[in-house]
Amino acid sequence: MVTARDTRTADGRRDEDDSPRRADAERNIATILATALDLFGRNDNVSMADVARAAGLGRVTVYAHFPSRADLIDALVVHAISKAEQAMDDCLARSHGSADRALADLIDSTWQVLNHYRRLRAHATATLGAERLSRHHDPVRHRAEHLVARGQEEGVFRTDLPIDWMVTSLFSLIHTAADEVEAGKVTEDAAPSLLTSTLLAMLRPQSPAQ
Amino acid sequence: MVTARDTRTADGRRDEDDSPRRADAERNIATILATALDLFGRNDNVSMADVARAAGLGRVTVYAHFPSRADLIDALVVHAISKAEQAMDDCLARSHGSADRALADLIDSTWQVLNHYRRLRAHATATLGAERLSRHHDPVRHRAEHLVARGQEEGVFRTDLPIDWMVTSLFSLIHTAADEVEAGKVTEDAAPSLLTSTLLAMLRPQSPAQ
DNA sequence: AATAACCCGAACAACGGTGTACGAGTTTGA
DNA sequence: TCAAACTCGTACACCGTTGTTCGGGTTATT
Repeated sequence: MVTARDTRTADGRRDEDDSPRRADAERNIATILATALDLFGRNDNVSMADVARAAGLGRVTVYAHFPSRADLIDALVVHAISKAEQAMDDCLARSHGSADRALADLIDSTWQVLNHYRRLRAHATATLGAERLSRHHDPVRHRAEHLVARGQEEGVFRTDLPIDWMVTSLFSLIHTAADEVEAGKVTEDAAPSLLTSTLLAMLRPQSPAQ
Repeated sequence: MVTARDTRTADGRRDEDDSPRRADAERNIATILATALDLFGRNDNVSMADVARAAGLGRVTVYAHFPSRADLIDALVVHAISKAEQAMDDCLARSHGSADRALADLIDSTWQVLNHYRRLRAHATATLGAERLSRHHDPVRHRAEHLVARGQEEGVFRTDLPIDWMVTSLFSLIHTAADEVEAGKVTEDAAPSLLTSTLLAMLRPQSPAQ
């Protein structure tokens, strides 16, 4: 639960990055993170030894930087979330027009990123708690919720469903599409249009003849 | 991979149920199955010891009936699938009218059953292969595919998406709803109507103004 | 009542994963 | 160049899970 380099000052306050790491250590941490994200994203049952081997490092070295498995997972989640966050912000910044167009753009440009976050989620919920994970998860959700709310105000999204449920369904289907691509049932190219036409149909205001 | 009671005749042919089990054994097998289905449906990281304890039986007794963990999972999958199959058939038999009404009925009456199948899926894919699982999974899918195809012919479901994807999305959202109920974000009562209004919007023919 | 089927607890071996300790080598940064 | 930082392999202890064995007790079936 504690990072290797985090030490305590006299008054017990936590220092984050006081003594700078050596260059090779920094590099190794990056490779560990990248390798682990890749492994956890593909396989289940990934051990610390697997990560070390795949990263071309010794197992002890991994433990030197991430004292426990939970620490590694936590760092991984933080890393993945920030990447997703950034991808969403980039997209929203250059998004123009109504919310449904923006949503289509968002799906197009971020659904692969969210993909990696998918399997990691299972490991994270297992190792960390579900609550702690969702707290990490929040910023990404908020962006989507905001976009959906904007769409409702613009009248391009339906208002007869709770926003929570709409956003949850949104992410759920994106994850599902990623699974289908991995299973070879949907091609990587076909997925975005499949997703947008499914999701927009789901979120559009419904005709009164229910 | 082999059931406790399955023996081989002289010519090596497999006998399924030749010597009938004693009544208490039959009863215990049933409780093991029910308990395990419940445990695997709720928690992750379920061990054979957990199953035995929850069933009020000795660990060895469990192994007496299911020689390996994989055997138990397999039996569990078969059991769950057959229950889902039966629930769907019951519903489809008394279903009247158009396919979209039938689908709404189907969701109403089977989404809790499919719920149990949800987390079990993760364990099953981990223990068994993904292919073997999907072979077990097929009959349930086929029923849904057939219903969707009927809806397309009747003109109440859209035809611009592959049936595979529509059915996959269907199950995906049902599983998602079950997760939300478990997380306490959606009440058990609200879920069915939430699901039907989401899913029907997703499957309905889309207005040409895309 | 007698036999076979069954359940049980305890104990054991094997395995894999986690986390720690040590000593020796290598790389960096000043 | 030199000390500190870092890496490495090996080895060890610990834990939980799986699967098996054995002997004695309990229950169903005829």
